[in-house]
Amino acid sequence: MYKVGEFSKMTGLSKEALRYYSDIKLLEPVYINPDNNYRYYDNGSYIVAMLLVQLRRFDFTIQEMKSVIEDESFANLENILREKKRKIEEEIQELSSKVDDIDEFLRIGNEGD
Amino acid sequence: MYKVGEFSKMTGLSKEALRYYSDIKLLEPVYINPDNNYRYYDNGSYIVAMLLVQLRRFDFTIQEMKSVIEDESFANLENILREKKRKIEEEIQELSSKVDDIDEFLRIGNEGD
DNA sequence: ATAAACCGTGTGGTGCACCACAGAGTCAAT
DNA sequence: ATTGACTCTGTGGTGCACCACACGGTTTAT
Repeated sequence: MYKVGEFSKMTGLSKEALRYYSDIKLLEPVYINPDNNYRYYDNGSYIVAMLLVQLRRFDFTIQEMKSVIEDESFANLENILREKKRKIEEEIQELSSKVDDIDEFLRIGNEGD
Repeated sequence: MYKVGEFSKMTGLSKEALRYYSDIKLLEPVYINPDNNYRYYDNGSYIVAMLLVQLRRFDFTIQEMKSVIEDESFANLENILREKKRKIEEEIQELSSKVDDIDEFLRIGNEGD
């Protein structure tokens, strides 16, 4: 059983983030001491936390992470990942056409010289 | 001379955005009636507004737009555009590696089947 | 026993570029 | 003169995912 400080170091998630995740029920401690409200995590929490860290890298929103976590079979995870990938690729397209627009803009500017 | 409503329709910039640009001195009206504080724009304002609309499409921040506008020779515009392009290309790289990571994640997930 | 290190809650703030709204004054057309 | 459309200012809110801080209680090591 790990207290929040230790668990924060293990996972790379800040204490504030952990508290936040606890508040919104994204990653709840396995035990809360009713005397002092200290939060305790275990190795199962650690697995989940590692998954969350990955998903965060994939730009998952909190809502998306919740929908993954709440689905115990993880059946949705693959779908959401594919959808996320599609959106990222769309964004890449968007950025690419911005680059083209900038090139065009620069080209026009230099014609006037 | 155009009042804010008409100018808003001409440029596609909302009235609120125009007011904001006026406040922060990014695009100031050419005349303000001291009796009622009505803001008036002209065709020169329109040219500038069109440039701002473009720059906004290129993800310029307000600060960057200000630095472009304040530089009457527009000597900085080209430099900022090139820098902006570089950042967008970096971002594309970042997104591409995220796509790769997702693919990797999916691949590993499917190995377990 | 004491002090350092830890934990809790509640509240406000962050950044960006505006948007929304209330309340009041003003203009344009009839 | 009236009415509807326009304009002004000031203030608060938006979204996202936390971060920072004050204040107080708790634990751990010496």
